[in-house]
Amino acid sequence: MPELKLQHILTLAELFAKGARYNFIPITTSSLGKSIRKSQQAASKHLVELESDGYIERLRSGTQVSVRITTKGHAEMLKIFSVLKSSLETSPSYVEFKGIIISGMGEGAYYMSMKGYTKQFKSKLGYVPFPGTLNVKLRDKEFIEAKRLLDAHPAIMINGFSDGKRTYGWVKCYPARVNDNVDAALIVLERTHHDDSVIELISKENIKKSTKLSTGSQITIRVNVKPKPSE
Amino acid sequence: MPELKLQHILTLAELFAKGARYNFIPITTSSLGKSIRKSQQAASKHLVELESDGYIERLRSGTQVSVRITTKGHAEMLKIFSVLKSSLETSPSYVEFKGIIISGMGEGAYYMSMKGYTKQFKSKLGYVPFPGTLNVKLRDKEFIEAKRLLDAHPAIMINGFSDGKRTYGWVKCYPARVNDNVDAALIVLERTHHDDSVIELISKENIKKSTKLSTGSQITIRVNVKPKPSE
DNA sequence: ATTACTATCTCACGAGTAC
DNA sequence: TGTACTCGTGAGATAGTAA
Repeated sequence: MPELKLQHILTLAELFAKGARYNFIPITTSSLGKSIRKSQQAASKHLVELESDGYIERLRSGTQVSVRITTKGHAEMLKIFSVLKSSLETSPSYVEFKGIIISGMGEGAYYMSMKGYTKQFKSKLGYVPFPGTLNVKLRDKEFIEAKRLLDAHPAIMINGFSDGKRTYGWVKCYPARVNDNVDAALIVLERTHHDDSVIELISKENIKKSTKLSTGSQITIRVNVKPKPSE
Repeated sequence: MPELKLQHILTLAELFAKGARYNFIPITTSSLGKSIRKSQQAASKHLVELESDGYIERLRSGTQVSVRITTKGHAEMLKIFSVLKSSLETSPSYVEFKGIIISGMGEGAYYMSMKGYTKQFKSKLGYVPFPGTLNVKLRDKEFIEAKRLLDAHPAIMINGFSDGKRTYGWVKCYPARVNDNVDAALIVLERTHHDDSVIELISKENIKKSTKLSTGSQITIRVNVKPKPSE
């Protein structure tokens, strides 16, 4: 744990940015105050405290004051930096769903087996899914919430089509992994007959068979998301 | 500039470390309090504030509370991270000396030209220095202070020797660059006849000639130091 | 112009506690 | 067990000002 006071982080960072690591850099407390968006008095206090804590050294030449960061100050910044770095890096980049299988593989087979869909599955997913979809009832609110997150992330888009009699809606596919074992795709249908608490999966394989699971079994689905969501 | 309150940084980092970026992670305020070395009440308040500022989302399932970091929260952490990163990276890794030339190249020539030294210069520096040393009177206290910094950094060591009559002290060499132009070495002598405010330089070339400077001229010397001083 | 003291204010924190 | 309120304390900020 860093012992550097949190309030001093930006001040020290500013001194680093000004090049004060190995050389004494002349600085005024009012300019420093502006940089850290605090008052001149606050900047002055920060310097006094940073010095008495051994994070910086100060040198006065008449009216001029120069500041240099000590090895201890540098080490402390690196410590905080690495704490943040590892927090951000450790962060897994997938959305997880947990629930129970609520249906056999038969339902949805009709729609998903239509040529208008299968042609696109073949070219965009690389395979024609096993006939039918696997429906999973999500266990908790948090997993229902997680579905919203997917909207913000890129999906493989299967376009809707018409066969002359009626139209069929689009299907969004999110490549996923079932029980850390079987590759599949979580699908979001433009027109679904399920409520929010159910997700549907397709796969090249028969998921129930591959995972040796049956209706009522606990199941975990992971959908990878981009590690860089914005910036 | 980050708008996230500094006090919340470690709390958010802890949530990241717990994997709360894309999934709701169950957490108690008392365990969170321990992690950030604050009280349960403080942790609770942090969560309330982080939520109302839009950095996290919370979900209650009865007694259980789960937390997820929002895109805004992630972006804010990345912002702070990059501020620290660039401060640390921008930091130049050299020690700078400024002063004026106070002597010709003749002095010191006798000692530095002795075979006991020149042989080592040749093998350890790669050249036999131009006869004599260039003496520079440092302009300010800060540069005299900077000499102390060098002690903590690795030098090329030229060992002392004896010619039977007397002994000659060691010489520490720090590769340096004069006026961003001429390669040289700042030397620290075991036995010097100069006071603290003077540094001595040797070079393959005649520095005054190469830099077209003379006694009284302003001169800048840079000595590179390792970018990673500790950890 | 500086730095940094004193006084004052705000708000972050922890204690106690309701739910 | 939990969370999160109120309240008292003190750290950290600013304003005013001395040197």
